[in-house]
Amino acid sequence: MNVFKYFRALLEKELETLAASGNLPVGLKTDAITVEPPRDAAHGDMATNAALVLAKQAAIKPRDLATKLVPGLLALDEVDDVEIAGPGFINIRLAPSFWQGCVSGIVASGLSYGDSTLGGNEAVNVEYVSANPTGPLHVGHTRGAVFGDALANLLTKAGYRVTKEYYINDAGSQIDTLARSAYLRYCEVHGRHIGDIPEGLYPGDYLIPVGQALKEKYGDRFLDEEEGAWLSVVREDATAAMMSLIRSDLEALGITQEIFHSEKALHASGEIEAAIEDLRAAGHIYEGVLEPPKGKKPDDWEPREQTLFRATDFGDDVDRPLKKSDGTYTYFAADIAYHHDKIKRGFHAMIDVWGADHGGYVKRMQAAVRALDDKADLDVKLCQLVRLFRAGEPVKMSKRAGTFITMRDVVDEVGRDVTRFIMLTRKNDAPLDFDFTKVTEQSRDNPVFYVQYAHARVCSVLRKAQELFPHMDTDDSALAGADLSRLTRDGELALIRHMAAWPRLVESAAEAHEPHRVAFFLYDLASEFHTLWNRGNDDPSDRFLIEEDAGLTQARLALLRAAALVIASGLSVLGVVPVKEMR
RNA sequence: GUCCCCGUAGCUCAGCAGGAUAGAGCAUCAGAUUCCUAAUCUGAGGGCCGCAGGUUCGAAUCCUGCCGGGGACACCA
Repeated sequence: MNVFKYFRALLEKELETLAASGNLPVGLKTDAITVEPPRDAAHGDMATNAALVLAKQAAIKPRDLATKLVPGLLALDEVDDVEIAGPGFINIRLAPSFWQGCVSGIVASGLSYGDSTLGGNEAVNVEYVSANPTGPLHVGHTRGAVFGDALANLLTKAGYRVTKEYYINDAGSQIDTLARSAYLRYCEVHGRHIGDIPEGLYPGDYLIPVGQALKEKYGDRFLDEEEGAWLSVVREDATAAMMSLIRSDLEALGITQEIFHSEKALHASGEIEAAIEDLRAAGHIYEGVLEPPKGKKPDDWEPREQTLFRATDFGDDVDRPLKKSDGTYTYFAADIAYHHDKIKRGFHAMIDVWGADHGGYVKRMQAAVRALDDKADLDVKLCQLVRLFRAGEPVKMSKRAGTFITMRDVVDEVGRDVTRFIMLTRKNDAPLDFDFTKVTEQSRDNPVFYVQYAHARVCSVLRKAQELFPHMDTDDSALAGADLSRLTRDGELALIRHMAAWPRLVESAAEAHEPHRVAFFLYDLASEFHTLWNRGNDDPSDRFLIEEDAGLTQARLALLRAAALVIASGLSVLGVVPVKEMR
């Protein structure tokens, strides 16, 4: 339950009551009303701007309007105190019993705590990674992969029906390059001297096994043959090999996408023509000549009549070509067909996760989606660069020298969970520094550790509790039913308030398509927890396990269990497994 | 030349679809350990939220224009 939504609903009811009794005008617009946690805890547990927002419509001064609302709010069982503050905020202080009840609610819900019905089971398509199948995934892909996957989890938790997809760019000229590179390795495993890999081909060792496999499958059949004899065969096999490499890389990160859609298949099936015909029928296609780009003019610019999509009618800066000079379709045309396909499969909400270097492509794709279906909406999330460091020193990478760092390298060195968490410690559109040394450090500076440590500490206390109280029932149903009125310390209530905000955070992060907020939330929650833990250092009566008071201990264990569940629930959105002890 | 992203403490960054006195971590300084893991915690200093206008009860947040940094700009993918 989102407690803020709950109280907002109660507030609306009160407004209706006041309107019915003639104390307020009827039909006030309440959209702008918010009920949210105040920044300053001194302002109570919840604050609403209702009086400020309604004052003008109701023609009543904000503070006077607030005064009308107070008695009704004060009459609620959950409310302890209400005060009017500043220009007309209403600050609400809730009864401790309300917060205490939250704890048993959390423990009873377990990992599903925070699940929301916000999405109303709406279908959402999340497309991410979609790297060219020409080699293993590198660090840059890792960020997009983790981001997309966490976003999918987040949307699922928020009540959307999510489909995760990968668009295989297997139709372009880079696939020919892949095939030629693999062919070279094929010659090599036949004992031919290939020397240095020529400029323009892929030099990576990962193609050697592909050459080997080609040899095993085809023997020497293609040796000394013209390209025409082997290109399409090798292209097919090499692409398949690369896709299985990529899929196993993704698996190492714990990522599984349901749909892998091939660009090549779009060309073969006639879906591109179909999509373009749809657009043409709607009047969005024409034959025309583009103006040369201002400023930087390409050397080989020549005016040429092309098949163009009227992207400018849908917010783009120029109209976009759908066919190349050789008559084949552009990448954009195929991508239109792909999104056309998504729409036909019933998706109105689509999210694409791209690298920031594709920023220039966003407007045209959104324009195309809008042109295809005015009910469809495409959000594009751009992921900025990952800068690698080791002990503060930048890690030098060179594709030519073959020293680029792959996703596999990162996961092998620091582990899946660390990789995933760290990739979400920045907003997607901000660059991210990834320091191999720092991310495995055990300090507050390292958010993964800090959050995991909090979870491990809870598990440690629960283990200790069983030693100290062998007869105490510490399973979840017992803890949920404990007498929680014993939870009265400030730090305990602060922790509960934080946990109570989890459902709200899930909803707002899901609406904004920003999974990094979950990572920050967990860090703050962990901080709240560690603070409470350390109170016990100053005052033994503040420890969780009080030997002479089993009832109090059980209440505190329920609190800790709730904290661990919220952490685990948040980590599961990030795709990270909570640990029971630190090693 | 056009478009997109960014500009918040010395450094790295949050800031919740406009709210009250702008927050963390690191670094600096001062403290806490007979103890469930001190791998942690407490406190202090540190800010024209790039600049200038606008919108309104109220702006770091929305709009416009500048300045600075990054990225992208017919037919590649």
